[in-house]
Amino acid sequence: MSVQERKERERAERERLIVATARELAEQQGWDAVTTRRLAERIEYSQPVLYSHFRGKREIIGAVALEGAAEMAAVVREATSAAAPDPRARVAALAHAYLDFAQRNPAVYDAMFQLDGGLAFAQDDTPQPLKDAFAALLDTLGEVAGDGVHPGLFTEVFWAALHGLATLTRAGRQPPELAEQRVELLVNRLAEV
Amino acid sequence: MSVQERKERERAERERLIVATARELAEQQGWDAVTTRRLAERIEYSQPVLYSHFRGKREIIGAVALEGAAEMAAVVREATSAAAPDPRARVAALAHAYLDFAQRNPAVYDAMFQLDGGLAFAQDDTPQPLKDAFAALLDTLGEVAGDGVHPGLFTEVFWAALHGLATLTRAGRQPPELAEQRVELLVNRLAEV
DNA sequence: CTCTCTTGTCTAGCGGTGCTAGGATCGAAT
DNA sequence: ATTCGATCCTAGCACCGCTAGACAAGAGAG
Repeated sequence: MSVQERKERERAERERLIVATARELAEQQGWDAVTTRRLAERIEYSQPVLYSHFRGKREIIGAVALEGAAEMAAVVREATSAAAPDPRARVAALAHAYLDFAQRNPAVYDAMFQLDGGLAFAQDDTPQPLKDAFAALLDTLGEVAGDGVHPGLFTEVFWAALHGLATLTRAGRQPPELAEQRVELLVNRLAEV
Repeated sequence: MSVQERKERERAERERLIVATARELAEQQGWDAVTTRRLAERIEYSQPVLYSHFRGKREIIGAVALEGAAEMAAVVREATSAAAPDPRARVAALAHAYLDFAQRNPAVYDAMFQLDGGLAFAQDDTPQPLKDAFAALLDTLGEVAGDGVHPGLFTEVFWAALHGLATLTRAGRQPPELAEQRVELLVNRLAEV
């Protein structure tokens, strides 16, 4: 059975290669440039090979999104734990970590929240990395929801605000110079002691 | 010169038809379904006619976005003026009007803020309708920015939060049931007196 | 009223997209 | 050594945004 195992390993390795290459290409030239042909060429296989791993381009985007969600959760947890134990500082650190991640990995961020990766959100069958990313936000934000406010609901609102800032800034809808002040204002107003 | 005038009128009329049809098609079946072929067929002209009015599909999206911006500005102004003179009620009305517009005109909203319509934002050469839409938000939100907070900056933050709620809810990233409570929380926290 | 000549529109086509059918090849098992 | 199944590639489909060039209709000149 060793032969079969080796094949499965190689297959898994190639799948990782596809996802990593798609991500790399997307970050370099944008998702529009991630065509099945170009992607196939970069991994040095023919197009149909992609379809033996993923149903289609959408699923590849979804795979990148999941990878990104795991990373974002880690980044957020790292930043907030470094700012312990002050809840307010933790929230500020979370906001910065989130926006920083979005800015440094725009293509991944798009895969997660702008594009259709065929993923289920906020449901029972939501993939674990997505649930975990939300949980990472909840851990810190739940502390400052304020009296009588549901932590999950507060997290959703705070997250939405961050998402708005991230997307509008990057799309040139808001001038980037004052980004820092906007974050500060947001944290000051939304976080309750 | 009457002949020329008539031609110009007909041309302008056809341009309106193109924009209206693109918008209609986008609302019915999504922007992906708005192809130059389908659009041409619907207006009962051939494809190249589109390119005698617009540089390309991007400009058509931009035209829909401008139309939407003008409408949104009107809707927001209408809603806030009806809630005068209480500033807090005006803000709540604004938030609801904004989100309502986004939900009822998803394709137009996408044209304005999600897709690339080739428009300049937050710059000197930003088209008037966009500036005016922002001004409509500023008029009401500036009142509740709070002491020492720049009204424009506050408006940007509030807007970003609304934008986040609008997009995340519609894309299924947040459960729609509690949308109302999220808005309420947002208004309560961000608006100062 | 006829003849240009401009103006406007259409047909046809280019290079690209996501995706797939069917044939060739390679390697494991007999 | 030979079979046979898994694996991969070539070739192609229908569609995309966009454009060159043929063609027809109508305004203006004589």
